Amino acid sequence: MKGITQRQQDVLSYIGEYVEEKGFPPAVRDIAKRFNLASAAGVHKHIKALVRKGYLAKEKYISRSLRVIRPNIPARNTREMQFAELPLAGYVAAGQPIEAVEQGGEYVTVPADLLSRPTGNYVLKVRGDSMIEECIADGDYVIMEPRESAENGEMVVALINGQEATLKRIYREAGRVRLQPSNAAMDPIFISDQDVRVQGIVVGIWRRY
Amino acid sequence: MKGITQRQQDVLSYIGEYVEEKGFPPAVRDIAKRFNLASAAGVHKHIKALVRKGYLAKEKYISRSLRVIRPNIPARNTREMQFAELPLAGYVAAGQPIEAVEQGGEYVTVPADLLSRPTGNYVLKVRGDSMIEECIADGDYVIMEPRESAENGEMVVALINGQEATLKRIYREAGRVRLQPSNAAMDPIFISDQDVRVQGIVVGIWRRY
DNA sequence: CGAAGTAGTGAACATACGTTCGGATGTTTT
DNA sequence: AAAACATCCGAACGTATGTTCACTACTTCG
Repeated sequence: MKGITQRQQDVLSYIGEYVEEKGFPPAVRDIAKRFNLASAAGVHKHIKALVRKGYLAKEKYISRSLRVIRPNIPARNTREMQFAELPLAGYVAAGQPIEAVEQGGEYVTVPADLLSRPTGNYVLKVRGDSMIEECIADGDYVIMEPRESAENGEMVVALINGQEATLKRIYREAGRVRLQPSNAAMDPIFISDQDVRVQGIVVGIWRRY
Repeated sequence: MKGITQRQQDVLSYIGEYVEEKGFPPAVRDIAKRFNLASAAGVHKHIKALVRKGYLAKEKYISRSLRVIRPNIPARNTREMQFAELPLAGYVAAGQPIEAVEQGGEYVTVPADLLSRPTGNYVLKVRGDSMIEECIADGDYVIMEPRESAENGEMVVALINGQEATLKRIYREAGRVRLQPSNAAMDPIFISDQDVRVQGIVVGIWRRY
């Protein structure tokens, strides 16, 4: 392989970044603009050089047909989706702890703006009425963000004694943890620190009538 | 609403295949050629429809800027139409009537299984706490089905005196209508039949944390 | 030194390409 | 039945875009 100039390297990288970010290749003048060049002709030369040297491919006379063949620099991982397929992990008890998160092959699709982050979110279906005063009712779906720990007062799904999943607000107190339902008819659960494991926090809900 | 037409599905698939094979998106006329269409205008309409329905993204006036957002592959156990773009019609008071439904070019995307029917559903953002006992809180979004009338006890958005929209359960009583909040601290509204107009009923809600 | 390669400007050209308009013909929804 | 939509045509407009040309100014290298 022939050598590659610093300038050509920069151009090549930019093309890669552009594709990564925008989803389609840049026009010659887009590249010129990026490097504060007044003329597209110069960029065109760089492109021809890169093609000749085997780093780029393009179709003649076709706009935005650049393809990076041999990137010298690994591209970044910045994709954004507008929709997400989240795994429906199972049921979680809002009343008494009922059953742990289980393994199903089921997926639900949600708008990406309900997510808290690009990956890792999942969905649980709520059983019981313990969070009724916070408007989370039996049958609702909650979107979870996986977490090992939670801030005081956050709404979490916690695994009790390693087997029962429950939806509560969490409060750390002296030597113990309080799992607080939002239902005047229910009592909080007090449990020692090592018997509870936070699985995640609630970042969204939806309901079907 | 938005299911996707067979033709639109074909176009969408082809765009995906084209990108896969060539490494950059097709031009409108490339697509036209593939489907033996004599005019680019038809394809352009399909593209606009796909963008409107949230399957495609593109930059205005920029050639080959198509990006497939949701491939809509009839995969394993996924349903045909999973998403809908609903117009965000405005705010509706859950407490005291605040402001009527109005304009706005805004759209929100919701899972299609929250809809009650293929077309016509729209979205309102809730203000106030009058339905708090039914787990509909300030800031929640409700999905509406347009209706001129409602069954006894249904949750409706009603227009009072032709100008104020409010979210309540509706009950027909002798010679009048009772609009019942779900909040012990609030009183029902009694109003004569001809001063209230049902705009629609609630078919779903969601909330973002 | 002169030849060759890199880097860039500015103008100009031809066409690729997105977009719009008016009209036509169906199908689907209300 | 009317209204709304989906599908397509053909023409036309204007800009986006690739490409070439002529010219300047380095740097590198045999």
